[in-house]
Amino acid sequence: MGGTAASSSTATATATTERATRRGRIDKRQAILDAAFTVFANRGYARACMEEIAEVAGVAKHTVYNHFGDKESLFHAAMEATGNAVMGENLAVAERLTAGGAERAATGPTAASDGSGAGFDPVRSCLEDVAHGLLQQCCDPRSWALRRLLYAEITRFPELLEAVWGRGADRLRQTLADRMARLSLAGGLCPCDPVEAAEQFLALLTGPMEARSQLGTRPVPTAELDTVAEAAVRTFLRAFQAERPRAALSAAAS
Amino acid sequence: MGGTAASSSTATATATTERATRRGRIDKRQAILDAAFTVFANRGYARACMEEIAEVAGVAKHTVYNHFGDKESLFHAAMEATGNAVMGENLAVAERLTAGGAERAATGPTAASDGSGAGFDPVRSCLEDVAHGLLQQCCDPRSWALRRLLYAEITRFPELLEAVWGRGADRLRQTLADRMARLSLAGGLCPCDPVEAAEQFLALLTGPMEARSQLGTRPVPTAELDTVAEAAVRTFLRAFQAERPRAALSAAAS
DNA sequence: GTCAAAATGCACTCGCCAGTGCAGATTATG
DNA sequence: CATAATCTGCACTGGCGAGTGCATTTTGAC
Repeated sequence: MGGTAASSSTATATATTERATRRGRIDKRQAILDAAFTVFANRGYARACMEEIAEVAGVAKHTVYNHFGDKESLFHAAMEATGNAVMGENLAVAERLTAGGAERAATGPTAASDGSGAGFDPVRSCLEDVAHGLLQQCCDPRSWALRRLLYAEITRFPELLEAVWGRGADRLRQTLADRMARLSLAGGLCPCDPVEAAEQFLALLTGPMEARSQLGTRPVPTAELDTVAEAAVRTFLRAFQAERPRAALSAAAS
Repeated sequence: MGGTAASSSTATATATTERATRRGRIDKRQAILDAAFTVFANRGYARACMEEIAEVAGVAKHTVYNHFGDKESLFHAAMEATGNAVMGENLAVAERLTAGGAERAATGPTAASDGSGAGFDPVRSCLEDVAHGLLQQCCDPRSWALRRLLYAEITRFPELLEAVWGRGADRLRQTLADRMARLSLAGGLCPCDPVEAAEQFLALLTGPMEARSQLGTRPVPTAELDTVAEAAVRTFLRAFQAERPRAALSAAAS
C-alpha cells in the first residue's frame, strides 16, 4: 500500500520511511547504549560481557556488534551518551542561577543577609535552589556510576576525560562563573574572581557528598541534601556576599 | 626439638625464631603488597594478573598464593595497607593544625585579619601550612591511584569502604574538627559546628583538585597547589574567622 | 650437617569471554 | 510476492588468566 501512494504524499512517505527505518535502528541503538551503561556500571568494564549487555537490551549479541563494532567502542559510546545526558541536566540547573534576584537584593530590604536572621534574601534563595538542584543531580545513581566508571577506566581510556568529563564539567563551571560574574556586577556578590567562586561553590557542594554518600553506594536522604546545600550556601555567602550589609550595619551602630 | 626446649629459654628462642623467620616472610610479604598495589593501580583489579604481581615483587607466583590465598584477599590486603599508609600521612599533616597560633592571634595585633591586608596572621599561616600539606598528600600519585581503585571496585567490594576509606577519612575529618573546635574556643575562629567547618575546609581543598588534576592523571605543579590552598584558606577564613576584629573595628569607629 | 619450612619453576586444568561464521527469521519497501 | 537490509540463535575458535600439583631448590634454625 505504501507503494501506491501518490507523489503528493512523497514527502510524507519518505519521512515515514526514514522514521520507521531509523526508528527501529535508533530504538535498538539507544536500548543497547542504556543496557551497556547499566551493565558496565554494575560489573565494571572488564567484567561486563557483551552477551549480558545484549540480553539486557533485549537484542541479539550480533546486533550489538553490528552497531558498535567492539566492546571498547561500545564503552566509549555509552559513556559519552550518559555523560552528555548527565551534564545536560546539570547545565539546566546551573542556568537557573540568574542575576535577576540580585538586583532586587541590592535595592530591597536585605539587612539580614549577613547572618542567618529573618528577611527574604533573593540571592540566597536562588543559590539554595541551584545548590539543591545540583546536589540532586550529582547524587543520582547514574551520575555516581558515571563517576565511578570514569575513575576506574581513566588510565586505560584517557580520551574519555575530554569526551565525557572535560566538555561537561568545564561548561558547568564556566556557566556558573558567568552567572557569578553577573551577580557580582549586580551587587549580590562582592567583587571576586567568578571562576574561583564557581569552583569553590561546586567544591562546597560536591565535596561533602563523597563521604556522605559513601562514594555513591549509599542513597542520601533528601533532608541530608538540604542540610549540605544550606551549609554550602551559608559558607559561600559569608565568604562572597557583598559587603554592603556590613557597611549598613556599622553605619547603624555609629 | 621444640618440645625438649627448656621453659626458661622458650620466650627468647621463640622471639628469635619468630623474628628471623618472620623477617624473611615480612620482607616478601611487603614486597608483594607493594607490587600488588602497583599492578592493580596500573591495570585495574580485573586486568591485573597474579603472575605480573609476582614478577614485579621478584617472587614466584606460588609465594603470592602462599601468603594471601587468592586474588581477592591480596587486593583487600594491598588496599588496606596502602590506605593505612596514605591516611597516616594525612593525619600527621592534620595534626599540625594547632590552636597555639590562635591564642597569639587573639592577643596580638591582628587588625588586618579580616581582609587580605598586611600583618602576620598565625591562624591563617597555620591553616595555609596544613592546607598545603594536605593538598600535597592528596595529589600524590599513590593517593590518586587509591581513590581510583576504590571508586572502581567499591560496588564489588563494599567492605573496602570501611577498611580503607571509612576509618581513614572519618579520622581525618574528626581530627580536623577537634582542632577547629580548639581554634574556636581560643578565639581564632567564630563559634561554629567544627565538624561542618572541617568538612567544608576539606571540600575547598580537594574539590578543585579533581578537575585540575584531571582525576589524578595530570601532575599538578606546586605553584598551582599553592594557588588552590591559598584560595581555600582565604574563603574559609572569610566564612569562619572570628568576628572579633570586626567588633574591634566598630569599637574603634564609635 | 640436618631438618623443616618456605620458595621456586613448570606444566597443567578449567572457566570465561570477545569476536566470528552461518543459516534462517523478521521487517520494511516496492 | 519479491527484495534487501537487518536481526536472531547457535555453535565455534582462540586467548587469557586464576588457581593447583609436584618435584626441586633455597633458607634459616639447631
